[in-house]
Amino acid sequence: MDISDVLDDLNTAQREAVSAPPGNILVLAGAGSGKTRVLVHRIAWLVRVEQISPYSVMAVTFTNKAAQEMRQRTEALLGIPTAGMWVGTFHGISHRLLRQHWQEAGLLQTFQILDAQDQQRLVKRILKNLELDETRWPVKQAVWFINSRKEEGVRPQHIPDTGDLTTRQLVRIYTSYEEQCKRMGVVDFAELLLRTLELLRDNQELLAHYQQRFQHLLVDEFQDTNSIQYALLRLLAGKNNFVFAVGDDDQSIYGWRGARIENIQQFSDDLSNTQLIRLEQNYRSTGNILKVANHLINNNQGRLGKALWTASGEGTPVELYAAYNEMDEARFVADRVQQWVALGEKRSEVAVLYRSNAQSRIFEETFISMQIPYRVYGGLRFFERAEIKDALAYLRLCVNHEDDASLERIINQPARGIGERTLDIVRSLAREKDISLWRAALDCLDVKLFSNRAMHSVQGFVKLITDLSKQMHGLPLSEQVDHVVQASGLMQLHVADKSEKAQTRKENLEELVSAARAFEYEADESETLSPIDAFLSHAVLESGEAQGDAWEDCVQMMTLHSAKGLEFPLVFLCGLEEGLFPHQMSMEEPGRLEEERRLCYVGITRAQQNLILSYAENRRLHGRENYCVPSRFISELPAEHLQEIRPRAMVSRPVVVSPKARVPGGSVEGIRVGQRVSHKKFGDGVVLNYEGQGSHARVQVNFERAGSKWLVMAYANLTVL
DNA sequence: GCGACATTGTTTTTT
DNA sequence: ACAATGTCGC
Repeated sequence: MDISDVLDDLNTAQREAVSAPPGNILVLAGAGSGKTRVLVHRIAWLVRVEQISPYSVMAVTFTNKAAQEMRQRTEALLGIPTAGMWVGTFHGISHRLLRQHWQEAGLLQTFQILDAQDQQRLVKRILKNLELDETRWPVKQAVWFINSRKEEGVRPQHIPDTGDLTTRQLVRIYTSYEEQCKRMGVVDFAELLLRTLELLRDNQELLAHYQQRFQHLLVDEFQDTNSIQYALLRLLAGKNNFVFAVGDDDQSIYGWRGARIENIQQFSDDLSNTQLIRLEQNYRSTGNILKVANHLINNNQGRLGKALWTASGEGTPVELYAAYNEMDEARFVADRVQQWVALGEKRSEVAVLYRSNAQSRIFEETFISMQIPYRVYGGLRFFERAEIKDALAYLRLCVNHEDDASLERIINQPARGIGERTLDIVRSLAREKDISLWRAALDCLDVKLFSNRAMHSVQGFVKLITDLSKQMHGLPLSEQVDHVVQASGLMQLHVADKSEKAQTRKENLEELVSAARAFEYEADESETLSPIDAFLSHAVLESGEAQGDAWEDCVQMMTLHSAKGLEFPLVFLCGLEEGLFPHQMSMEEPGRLEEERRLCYVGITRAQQNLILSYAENRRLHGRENYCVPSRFISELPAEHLQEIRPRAMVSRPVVVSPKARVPGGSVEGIRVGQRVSHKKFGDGVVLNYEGQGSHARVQVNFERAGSKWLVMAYANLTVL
């Protein structure tokens, strides 16, 4: 048999991983070492050489995008369709299992999925119901509590009552949340995984069936798995199946949302006959870039250890620019982008990376003014837009009247005269009788609990939903969506409004209908689920790209997190300042600081040919001018591989006041930007800027308590600290 | 019930 | 600074 295309073009380590005899294998794949390639070729090896049926293979990733890529590349390599193969995200695969075994899992056949937004709204509602003060019980904290318990596999009844009042209260919230979800027939993201784990754990027959079916489990980005995902994997693996996990402990950047880097370290303890293979040859970056990356990541403790190397040359040195402020930083980047383009290179080969989204703004402004096309990644996805969520809420309510979350969302959208007052009457009846809002609304109408006006409005709403539900019956999916969008008045609402935003919303609603039509087209005949239920789940589970395929030749702008997995010939890594990167919130704990360092490592290793680092000495943040200290990560880089770029002469460098400027009574000698000074009234601060000479000299000081102020040197009477 | 002001918090993001 | 909530008055 010809297996040349399965093993050709692989290096020794890659080949070793791909052709390893069936067993539990952990591949430590450094950045740019051909991780996805190894996974795809491994599947091909199993099918072609080991003669494993594609139906016995399950491949799991974290994002839909990665799953799609794996599917495509596998198909291309194997030359057979992979439709019967289980390739997907942990959530997607769990969803599929729950749909198939909804009864055993204790769900409604038509259960729907709650996204993060909906979940937060629901918890908020519950806090109100329980009459808890939102300042003492912040919604976010309650959501975090619920999600992290679920990620640990802990149900409310598992939490012991230690008498701690805070815990007791949170458990109350968690319990109520679960009841509501059950009544409404919805599950959140964490629930998809936990419910699947429980389903298989508590159902020996089912477990045996799937253990028999999936002999090979392949996992991508293994360092990002959380406890439940890892448990699910081990459960499916059982004693007889094989796990092939690919990951990189140095690229674990999602600890804050439950990813457990420990899973990598535990792999060999938890599974039998494990083999560890390292992929250290990097095919992406130049030698200089790799040296800088290796040097930085060496500052982390407890790594599994890995040193990337490349067979290609040193390349150009990594550069470091010390900007005067964030405007200067952005202008510098824009200038260099134009130089790059002037050399005949593409803008789309350039990435501007930053720690937090707020930083994109100044770059956007600068790029606009210099007419450089750009594209910002991240932000609201298609199915998360308000108008889309409104339309989906109508559909969900029509399909399932018990869906309170959806009812709350659209009962007065578009406005039909049902306000808080009216809604409160419905809510209290629902709570009292423990029924859904929909039924409560019907009951309220029956016993005439509303004022005349409200009565009329609610009747109108009830009729609208009842009619829509009836009319939808038997229509093809896209027509159902179209009809609901029209008849609900949502479309009219935006058509009537001539503003640009409303026009976009209108177009988005039209796009939703197109999406439904496309979905209809590829709908699986074997699905037992109705098209509309399938479409609604699809919308939540695959919320789509944030920005459409506006693929001109654009500079790519994104956070470091969203850059993972991508590569660019020219990379700018910006805002390397203490407090910003590493972020203030992560500087205290050593563990979190190490994650920031890994994030920096991820950023550096995105670069193929050129890497330019930058920081600003001053930065306006939350409306405050701040004097910034360069990031500790800069000092952790090898100086001999860094080339500092001298700022232009115009930009303020530390100013030393000449002896002439000395003012009686004020000790001004040595005042320069960044100098700490003290003022009688304003207290301590840092010099931000300086202008003028002699008695006209003015100095800008950022006081810790009083904020930023311009002071005349002659009167300020500053003391140098 | 709706629009106008005030208050608040501000890392990262997928599913 | 600024956006996204929440509160208040009509």
